[in-house]
Amino acid sequence: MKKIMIIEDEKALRDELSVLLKNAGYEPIAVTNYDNVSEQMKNVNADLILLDINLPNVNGETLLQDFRKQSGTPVIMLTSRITEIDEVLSMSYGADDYITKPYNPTILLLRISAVLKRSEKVGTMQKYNDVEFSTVKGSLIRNGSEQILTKNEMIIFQLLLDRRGEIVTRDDLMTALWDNDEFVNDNALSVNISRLRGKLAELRLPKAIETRKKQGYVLK
Amino acid sequence: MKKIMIIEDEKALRDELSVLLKNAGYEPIAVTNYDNVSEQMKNVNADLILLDINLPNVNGETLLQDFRKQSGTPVIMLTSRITEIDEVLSMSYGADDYITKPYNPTILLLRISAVLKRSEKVGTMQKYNDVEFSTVKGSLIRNGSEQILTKNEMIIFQLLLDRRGEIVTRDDLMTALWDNDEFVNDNALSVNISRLRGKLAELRLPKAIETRKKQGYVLK
DNA sequence: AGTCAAGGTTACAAATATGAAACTTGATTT
DNA sequence: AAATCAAGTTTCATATTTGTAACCTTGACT
Repeated sequence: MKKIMIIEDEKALRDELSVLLKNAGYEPIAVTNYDNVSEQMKNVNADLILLDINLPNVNGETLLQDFRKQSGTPVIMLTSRITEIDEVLSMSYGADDYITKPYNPTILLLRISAVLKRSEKVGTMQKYNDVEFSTVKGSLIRNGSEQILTKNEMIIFQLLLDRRGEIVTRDDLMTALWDNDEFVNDNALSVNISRLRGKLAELRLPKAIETRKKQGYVLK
Repeated sequence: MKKIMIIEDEKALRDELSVLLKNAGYEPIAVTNYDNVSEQMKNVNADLILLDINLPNVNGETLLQDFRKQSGTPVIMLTSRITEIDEVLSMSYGADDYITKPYNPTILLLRISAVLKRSEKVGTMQKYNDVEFSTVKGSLIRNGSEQILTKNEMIIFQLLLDRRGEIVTRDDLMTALWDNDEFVNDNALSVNISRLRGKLAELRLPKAIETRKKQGYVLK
């Protein structure tokens, strides 16, 4: 269940948001004490933060910018006027989205789900079912066991993951792997696919990459 | 100048959008023939596409899903009713955002700039000033020249980039690079920093990583 | 100037990644 | 059934990556 932190001083709105989010299947966490908002933002470890831009005695800009130095958790700004949005963007607070009050509940929920969906694949950690794919560490992790991928294997897995469930042609993979000018044996791709499959098999996913003869490969 | 493709059958709206975008500093490209929209979307190579969900004789869902197989270019859906938005998302067309008609010009421009900004850092491509950092390809690119980074160099650069401008301790870097249990010579970090610096110097950024003695390193 | 600490650099050996080649498998065509 | 084709696998030589060890540089403090 995704935790969503609500930082909004107007009680009526705060409660309304809490109910709306709870009904939508989220776990709302409403902040009521603004003395140490900054600390709470860092400690709660929420999946998303709804932050009112106008809080009593708190500078929203400084707050978010400060928070951004420590965390990439997505933040949706709650703003009162359209003109305020201009400020948000021009000051490049680091907000991921913004919503103007009074907001339509449907729109709010849609924006939340859009931002959450986006944040899942941002950064260097991606997910393939219960497998973590870290392009920086260059590894796949499942149930604590880790398989180190080589550069080629990463390029292949990334492309297959980007188009998960779809057929990716051998040509597309070749293009992603090698520059057009450098000639490589067409079989080199088979070799690299084979090696990647071997590592997936070690993670008990021997059938993750399916061959579609004459068409390409599919990451199931 | 960013190219924005407009796919909207209502002429008045189309023209209005063109003018608005041109005034905002974009290069609008309006489509008027819908027989081969799909081809045009692929060929124009736009930075962003505004796509009306209801086109005559064209199924917006199929169109976008088909396009998504070939391109990651951001698409903003233009929808008439709020109920339509539900469809857009629930069918997971692959749209990056949506706007309901009639739309407020300010909001439209803000959404466009937000999506464009987002698309720049989406996926595995990150930016350090004018340097592209691709963790999948494992390289830094600047002015067309590319430096391939090794796994260790990527881990170091990623951590420094995440905390850009801040001091990152040698300990933090060591933790990111090696498991606690495996013993590595403390000097190995110096060696790896040195190698990374060498590659940055090749990109004419010899001073990118600054040493703070007794404290750590800073990516300027 | 001399010493020391904190990093930087270079050279090298061991480990790892990679493409090519040869061979295997399994499906489709003739 | 034989031939053909697409793709998988194994083995090998070459290239790259990596940690260590030895040595170098810089700047602070005597």
